[in-house]
Amino acid sequence: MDHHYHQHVDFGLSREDSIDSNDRKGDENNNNLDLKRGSWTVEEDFTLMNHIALHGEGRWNSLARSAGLKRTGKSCRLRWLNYLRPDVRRGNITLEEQLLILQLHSRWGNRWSKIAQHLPGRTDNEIKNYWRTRVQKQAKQLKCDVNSKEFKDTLHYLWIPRLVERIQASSNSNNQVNIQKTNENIIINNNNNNNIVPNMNFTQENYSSTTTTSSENSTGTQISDMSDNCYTNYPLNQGDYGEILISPTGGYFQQGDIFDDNNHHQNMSQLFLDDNVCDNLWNIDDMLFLQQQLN
DNA sequence: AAACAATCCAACCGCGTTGCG
DNA sequence: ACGCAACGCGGTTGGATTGTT
Repeated sequence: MDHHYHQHVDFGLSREDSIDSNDRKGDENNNNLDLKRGSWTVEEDFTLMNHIALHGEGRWNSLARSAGLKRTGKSCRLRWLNYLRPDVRRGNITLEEQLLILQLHSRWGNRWSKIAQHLPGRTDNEIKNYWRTRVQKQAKQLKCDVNSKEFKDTLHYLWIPRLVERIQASSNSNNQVNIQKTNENIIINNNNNNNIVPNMNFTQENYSSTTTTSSENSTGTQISDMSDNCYTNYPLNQGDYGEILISPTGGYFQQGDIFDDNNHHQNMSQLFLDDNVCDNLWNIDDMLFLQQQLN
């Protein structure tokens, strides 16, 4: 059984026992004392899925009532969108998805829903959790603020290039992914029909993302609105990311450069020899790779 | 083996936005 | 044009799990 059900407990009043004021106003028929909260049970999931299969989704407050669920509409909506929806994908965020998240976050910031729209099957909640647990953790270990220019530079001149390297290595070994690089673009074509992995086209001017699935009804999306781009737009300049890493051109970063929490320059080679700065985002291969480059 | 700490992530909350009568 | 109900987003919480001492 899925581990999520293991943690089912009756929270009782452990969480603040209040209902969203807006929702309370709009949900006078609910008896708030009867509303359940906390983890969902198998029976509740079944009830919700069955009801949506029969009647469709939407109008969540009345749906919750007519389904006989002692939950807020909000809770039902969240459970459906983040967990029960048939096309939702959870866990095992691929390298390609990591790359896309980093790229889109640098462009849009914490616009989780907007970012999620370009990762088929991924929810904003999962991407947000990924960012907080992996990316912010990395920043913490490097002792810099996740929003600092230093960390953003680290992402774009070290982390992202390494991700691209790993995607390339993967594509060389199993021919699933084809990466084309130009002076302005990185184009990732996923040829594996068994997985839902977005095809990506990173461009300095815009992004496009299309989904390839095993079926023929692939969907396509375009990211073209740059009007709300208030974040640093890192150009994918001067060709190969690997070359940037080995001999940066046009930038002021040297191989292994990073800043400490006092904004003092220090070298990444020291940080990455420190076991404390090892993380699953930087796997063993990454560590060896970096050390090779730094020697 | 036990106690404690760190991490993960599902579920929650508040609030801004949207849609409709 | 207005008010209300519902929706959706981003931030936060806290219990379970995993790691460390």
